[in-house]
Amino acid sequence: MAARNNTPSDISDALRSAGLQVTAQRLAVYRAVRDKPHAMADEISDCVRSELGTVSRQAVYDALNVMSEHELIRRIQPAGSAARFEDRVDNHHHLICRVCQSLVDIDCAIGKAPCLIADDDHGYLIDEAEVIYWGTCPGCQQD
Amino acid sequence: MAARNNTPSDISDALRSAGLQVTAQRLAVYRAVRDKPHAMADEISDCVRSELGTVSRQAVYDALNVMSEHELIRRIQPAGSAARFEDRVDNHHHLICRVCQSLVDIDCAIGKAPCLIADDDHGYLIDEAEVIYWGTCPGCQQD
DNA sequence: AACCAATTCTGGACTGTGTCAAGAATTGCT
DNA sequence: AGCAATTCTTGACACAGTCCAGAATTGGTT
Repeated sequence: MAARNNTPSDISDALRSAGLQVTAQRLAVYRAVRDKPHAMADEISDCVRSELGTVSRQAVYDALNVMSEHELIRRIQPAGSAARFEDRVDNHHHLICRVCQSLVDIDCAIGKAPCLIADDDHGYLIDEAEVIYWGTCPGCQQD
Repeated sequence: MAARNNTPSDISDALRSAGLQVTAQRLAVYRAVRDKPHAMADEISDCVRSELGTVSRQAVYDALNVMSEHELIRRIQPAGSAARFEDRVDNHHHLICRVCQSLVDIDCAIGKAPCLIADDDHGYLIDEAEVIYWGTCPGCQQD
C-alpha cells in the first residue's frame, strides 16, 4: 500500500526532510491546516485540541511558524485580519471579500511566475510577488 | 498666488469635498502622512503630537481610518507589521525587505491597471489588486 | 455675532493576536 | 536503555487597535 499524498507518513517524511522533529502536535497542526483551508491560528488550535485533547497555544504557534519557515505550509496575512494558513505552497494568489472576509484561491493570472517582474527593482533582490485581489463576493453583492 | 499641491487649503478642500469636517488634528495627521511616507500609526502620533502638543490616540486612528476610507490616504498592511500609511493614492505597488522591513514604492509593472485581471474571478466583483514584492534590500544583501 | 445640532476629540478600559521565558517532557541518536 | 537536543506547557507580557461616555469643537442658521 503505497503512501498517498498527505497521508500521515508523508507529513512525517516532509517534516524529517526539513530537519524538523516529528511530533504529534505538528502532525495534528498540519492536518488541521490541510482540512480547514485559510483557517486562522485559533481555529487551528480548536481543531488540534479536539484531536489531541489539549495543546498549548504556544505549541500551535510554534508549529505554524516553523512549518511556514520551512515552506511546508504558507502563511497569508491580509490587511485587517489575523494570519491565515494553507497547505498549498505552489504559486497562486488570493481573492478576498471586503464585506465578509471570505477568501478563495486564484491561480496565477499570467502563468508560472512572471509576476516577479517589477518595473524598477530599486536594487532589491526580489524573491516573491504576493498578489491579493480585493472585491465583493457573490453572496455580499446582493445587498 | 494659486494654491499649490498639498498646501493646507488643498487638504482642507479635499476633506470638505469628501464630506468631512476640517479639524486641526486631521490636517496635522495628513501632513504627517505626507512628510513621513509609509509611517506607522505611532510614528504619525508622535509627529502630530510634536505639532499640536497633545492628541489622543483615538483621534489619530479616527483620522487615519476616515481619510483612508475616503481615499485621501492609503493604508498598507504587510504581513507581520502594523498598518502603514501614505498619501499616494494612484495605482502603484510596494517592495519590502524581509530583513530590515524597509519599504519602497514601485510603479505598476504592467501599466495603468491591468493587474485587475484574474484568471477566474469566482463571481467576485474585483475592485483592487494589491501587489507586494518581497525581497532583500541592497543594504541587507551584504551580510 | 451668537446659537444649536451634529460631528469629533479626550481619556481610560478593554480585546485579540502574538511573543517571551523557565522548567518539564519528548524525540531521535548511539 | 541512556543522553543531549529539541520541543511542549504554563503563565506573564507586549502591542495594535477598538469601544465607550462625556467634553469640546465645527459649521450652518438666525
